[in-house]
Order: sequence, then C-alpha cells, then structure tokens
Amino acid sequence: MSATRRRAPGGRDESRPHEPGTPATPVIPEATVARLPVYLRALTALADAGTTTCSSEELATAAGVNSAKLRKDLSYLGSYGTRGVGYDVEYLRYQIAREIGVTQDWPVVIVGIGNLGHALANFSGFRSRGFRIVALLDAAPERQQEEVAGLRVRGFDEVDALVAEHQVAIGVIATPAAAAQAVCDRLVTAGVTSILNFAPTVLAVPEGVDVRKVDLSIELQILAYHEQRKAHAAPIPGEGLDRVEESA
Amino acid sequence: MSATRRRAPGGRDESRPHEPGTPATPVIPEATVARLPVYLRALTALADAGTTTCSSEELATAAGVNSAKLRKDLSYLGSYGTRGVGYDVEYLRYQIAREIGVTQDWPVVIVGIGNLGHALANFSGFRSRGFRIVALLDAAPERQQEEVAGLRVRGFDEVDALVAEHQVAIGVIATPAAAAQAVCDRLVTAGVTSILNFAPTVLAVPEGVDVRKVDLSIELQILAYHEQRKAHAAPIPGEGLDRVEESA
DNA sequence: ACGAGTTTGTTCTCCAGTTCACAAACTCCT
DNA sequence: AGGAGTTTGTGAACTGGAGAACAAACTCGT
Repeated sequence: MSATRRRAPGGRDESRPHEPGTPATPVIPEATVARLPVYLRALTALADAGTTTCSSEELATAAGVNSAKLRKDLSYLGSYGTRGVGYDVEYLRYQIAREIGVTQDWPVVIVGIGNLGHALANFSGFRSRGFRIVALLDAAPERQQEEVAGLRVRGFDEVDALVAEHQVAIGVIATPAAAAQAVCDRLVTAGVTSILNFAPTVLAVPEGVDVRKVDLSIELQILAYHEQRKAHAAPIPGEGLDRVEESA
Repeated sequence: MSATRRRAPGGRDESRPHEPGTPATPVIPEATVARLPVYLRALTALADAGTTTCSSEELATAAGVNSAKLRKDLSYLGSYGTRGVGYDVEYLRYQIAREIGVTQDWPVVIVGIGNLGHALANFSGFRSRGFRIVALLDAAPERQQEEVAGLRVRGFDEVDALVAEHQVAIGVIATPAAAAQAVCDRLVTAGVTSILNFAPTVLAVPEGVDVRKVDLSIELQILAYHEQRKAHAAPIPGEGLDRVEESA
C-alpha cells in the first residue's frame, strides 16, 4: 500500500505527492482531523517566531501531544517530512491548511446575536483562518437595528436568500435552546450542511449534515466532576497549597 | 485483516488490580463522564415536562445517544433503575447531579472580560448548574471601571486574595492567547486546580491541575474539513475544483 | 399465583485510537 | 566514500470505548 514515492531532496514544492485530481480518499481518522488545527496553529506560531524547520518532537511539544502520535497523524496526510532532518515549517503548514480546507474561503452565517453571538461576530480568529462572516441573523426586530462587527443584523427570514447568495455551507447557532432546533431546520432547508451549535440542546439533523456542539456548562461540569474527585481523594484536609509533582 | 490475537486463555489473571484500600472509587470512564451532563439536562427537561418515569430508550433519544450506551453509562453510577419499569426521573436526576458534583456550589472566577468574557459572565447556564461566578478579572485598568453581570471587574492582581477568600477551585480563561499562559500560572499558584481555557493556545500546567479547552476556530476547521470532503465527493463529477456546493 | 411481557444491567465481541519500537532514509564528519 | 548520529514513517501490540445480545428482575393480567 505504501507508495514509496521519492521526493527530490530539498525540494519544497518540486514534486507534489498529491495529484490535483486525486480520486482516492485518504480517509483520515476523526481523532486526527480534530488535532490538525492544533498542529496548524503550532506551525504558524513557529513560523512567526522565524523557525524554518522543526522536528516532530518540537512540534509535538508545541501542540501538547506525544511525538509518536504527531508523526502518525501527519503520516495520514503523506510524507511531508525529511528523515534525519524534520519538517519544513512553511511547507507542512501549507499542506495541513490545504487538507483541512482553510486555504479556501468559507462563508459563515451566525444566528442569534445575543451576548455570545456578539462575541463570536467579533472573534478575530475566524477571519484569520478563512472563515468569513457574511451575515448576522436574529429574530428579534430590535436587534436588527444594531450594527455588530461592521455588519447590520438582519432578520432571520432573510436566511434563505443570504445562504443562497453567498453559497453558505456553515452556520453557527447561538440562540437560546428553545429556538435552536427550529433555526437548525431552517438553516438546513436553506442549504447549510455544517452547523456549529452553541445552544445547550441536542439537534436532530438529516443525513449528510454535520453538527458539532460547544457546550460551556458541560465543560464546567466535567471539570467539577474531576474536582470533586480530587477533593475526595485528598489525603490532606488542610489548606494544601503546595502540590506535589511526582511520576506515577 | 487477520484476527487480532485474543487474550491468552487462562494466561492472565482476571482478578482486578483494584486496591482494597480504595473502596469509594467507582472509576467512571472519561467518555461517560462527558455524557453525564447531557443526561442531566435531558432529565431536567423531562422533569419540567412533568414526566416522572422514563425508559432508557426515551432518555437516550432525548440525549441523542444509543440506549445501550446510556444504560452502560448509568450502570457505572449504580443500579438506579427498575427492571421492567425504567428510571424515576427525579431520582436519577439527583443521582447524576450528585455524581458530577453540581449539587454543590462551585465558585468560579473568569479572567479576561472582553467580548467573550462578557458573554460568559452573563451566561445563565452556569448559575443554574451550581457554578457561581465570584469574580471577574481583567488586567486592563479601563475595564475595571465596568460592571458586568452585576459584578465589578477587578484587577488581575487581586487574584490571590479572591481565590483564597472564596476557595475558588475553577478558573475560566478568556484572555487573548498571548496572555493565557501567564494567567494560567497565576491562577494555579493562587490555588485553582481546574481551568477552562477559551484562549487559542496550549496551556502547560503542573500535575494535578485539569485543563479543558474550548476552541471556536478549531471546531469550525473540523467542520470545514468535512465540508470540503462532501464537496469533493459531490455527485456532480464536473471540473469544479473550487467549492461547488449546490444540492438543489 | 403464575406466565407473558417489558426493561434494566452486564457480558462479550469488535473497532478506533494510542503507544511502542524499529527499519528506512537523510545529514554530517572524518 | 563510509560510518555515526538523527529523525521520520509505519507495522504491531495494547487500550478504551461502542454496540449487540441476553439473563435477571420487575409489572400486569388472568
């Protein structure tokens, strides 16, 4: 299976192991996909710091993972490193970006311009990664007067026209839980096929639509569980301010 | 492929390596812990709707999981159901809440009162689940004049006093990435042992401190990857190398 | 009281993901 | 050129979790 294709030594973009019309589907594991953005960020940081080459060990440390896992993850994309040397930061950065799809422009709509919607609209991390917010939608008429992050808030009934006009594939739901499913249904009908859901509810979507949820209170509850655990297992009932780091 | 080698018959002892000195360690799998808050919310919704009893099938549907998985998850907590009947909604809700720890009061500090910090401070889902925001901290002096969600924003240098005073174990970081590690270090020094990180950076913490991260742009990037995939596998075998996303 | 029907709790099997370990491949030094 | 030193890429074992299947335990009707 391993197509031992040789690359010209030192050639950055000389021979592309990835043909432009690749018919094969590399089938990258889901867990790896979730880590690729982390690697991408670490590589960008390294590039900004002037680093041109890095080993899997360095990059793994920067990304907070184990180096073996990093290498295995990268191996799903192809052989972009050089044995005995490491990875070319810029080259690898581009390859990961291309694989994830952030070299393209992704128009995004945000629905629900409350506190969270405001924060999301103003979040700079979206635009810098290829996500362009093309519309902010809210059902409340009083919000539609506002201008947020340089965009006028529009009525939710404009969703079909806006999604069609900008070819929006990704929608962000930041509404109250009660409205989320209805909003989701409308988005899907309008043509959105990927949804990032901040509302604390489980969304039902048809086949072919991806949903990812970000749930703030769930994250805190998971922390609380472990915190409670620590408290129970704490041998020192006093004010243990000093913590011991010991190898298990 | 060839069948993976099964366990040597009789070779390994099947006795649990369970220490007899730790009687109260139910060792709940991490994946289960992450789902318990979802079950809790589903149960609360059922209770609000007046339901007093539910089957694993009903609850699983409400939580968006498979019923076998739900039952297995609940079995780690104990036998709180009745065969042939189902689960008492209120009783199970309490048991899960107790297991997670949300029956207690968890004081929380939020550091970084920008757009996101504002939204988090105003998020009602925290207080309703036992998380009490006791302080909002920000390094910028101009923000310290503000009052957000009924709390005056305080300077970050008050962190030690506030954490000690309210016995804060959980901290939320909503600062820019550049400040996150320094803030994290200060929080840990002050006594915080669980951190929810919204800053787009990898935090290094000593042993015994838990970190969970919520990364908005990573979530979008994961969606973009799958979206790109869908586009490539599009039913229309045209020449469109750019994103052609019409499912008319 | 007893059998039929229902639903939980648990066991078993399977799969994805992680980690280990090492050959292959590259650079550098002599 | 050749050997020593590095570092990648990957086969293989190992771990944890998911799902199917089923016995145990309960209710209800007769």
